[in-house]
Amino acid sequence: MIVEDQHLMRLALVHELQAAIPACVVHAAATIATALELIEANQFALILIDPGLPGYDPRSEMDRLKTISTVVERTPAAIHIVITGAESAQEWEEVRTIGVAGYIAKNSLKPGTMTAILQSIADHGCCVGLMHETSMSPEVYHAVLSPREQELVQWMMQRPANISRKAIYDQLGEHLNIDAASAERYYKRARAKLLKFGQLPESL
Amino acid sequence: MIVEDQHLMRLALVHELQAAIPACVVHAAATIATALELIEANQFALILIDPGLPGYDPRSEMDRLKTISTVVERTPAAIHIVITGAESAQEWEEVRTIGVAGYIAKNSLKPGTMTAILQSIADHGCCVGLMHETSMSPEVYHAVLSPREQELVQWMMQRPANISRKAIYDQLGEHLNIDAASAERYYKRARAKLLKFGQLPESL
DNA sequence: GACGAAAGTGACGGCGCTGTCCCTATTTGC
DNA sequence: GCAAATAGGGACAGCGCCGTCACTTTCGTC
Repeated sequence: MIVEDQHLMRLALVHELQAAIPACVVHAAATIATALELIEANQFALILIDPGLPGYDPRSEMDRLKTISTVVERTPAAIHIVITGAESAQEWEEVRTIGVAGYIAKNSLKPGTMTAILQSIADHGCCVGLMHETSMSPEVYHAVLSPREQELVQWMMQRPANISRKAIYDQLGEHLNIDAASAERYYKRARAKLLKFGQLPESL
Repeated sequence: MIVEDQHLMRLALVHELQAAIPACVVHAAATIATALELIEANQFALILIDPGLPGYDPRSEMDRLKTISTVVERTPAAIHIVITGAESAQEWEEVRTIGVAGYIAKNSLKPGTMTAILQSIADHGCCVGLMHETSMSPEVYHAVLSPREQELVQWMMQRPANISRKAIYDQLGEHLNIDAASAERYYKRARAKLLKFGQLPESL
């Protein structure tokens, strides 16, 4: 079950969870009230919860903890992971004592990370992901490109000047489990598309 | 350009924007520093910005406004929309005076809403979306279903007892621009899949 | 008993994304 | 100059999703 008030984030969490756990059933609630309804009707194995729900003051540590403990108390059989936009090491210590297994900052939650989180909980019993201040490089998204093409372009734009494109193709081939030649083909198709639509960045 | 620190939300916003504006190019930044880099290198027509960035205190109204005004001042040609997780009517009044056209709560931002937001700004010059306390009904997502099938199941589960399924098929056909008969087949295929995987909810 | 609503099954063409294979110019570097 | 890297194009099969069409059976109700 996922308890998260922001529609888009809830959707994203559903997808992350489905990507991490094949053939699973995910229930989602936007409010505590809805979550409690679901808890009474179902047995959940895993619960993601964001303590910043409407109706409660997200600045109040008490409200946040109450939200979490309310859910945790009623689902003793489930594994609980807190997904928060305003994380603090202290809060993690507190929720840990009431039985929460994971504490993840929304900041540090990237696409595909869910698998690692669940694995970590399975191995060590808990998982913490506080904020990464990694000063991300800028991202560019072109609507005319398919996801694969988009990914190829992203990689290629980050290529240091002294590395040959061929080397990138090899890296990508290994990373995506495809032929380096196919990676080359993708990049070329992507480039052709961008050229066609006049969206070609200078960094080519 | 999108300025948003949470990876998943940033991704979701990119998709929303691409869905609303065909064949567009979207740049995304996770920090103010990255955003300012992008501003110096590009001319943007539309900027979505979340004031709750790392390095600033999201509780401090001053930090939030500074984040916004920093970006707005340097991009006078762009339309600015604030996307915030902690909205307040007062903050909207303040950012409005410095030239922000839209103020949308993450709470009220649903998949597909971006088109309406942009349309509203085009028509009236501004758009406000504060929190909807609509006490959403619970959602269920089955990984084995395709998006269409998922949607059909969702609709069917919300069916009041006194409405025939046939009526739902008609509604759906109209809503999705497909044959009511096709909607029927989708539902049946979805049901067959759930049955096969033992994931059939009682509400069938 | 007849009729319609609902359930269950099978099949088809179209489309886009993916991954592969092949062929040809042009440029770059040694 | 020659070889490797780069740029550009065309074609193909596989797969999943989408939308459509057709057929059978069961159930409830009038």
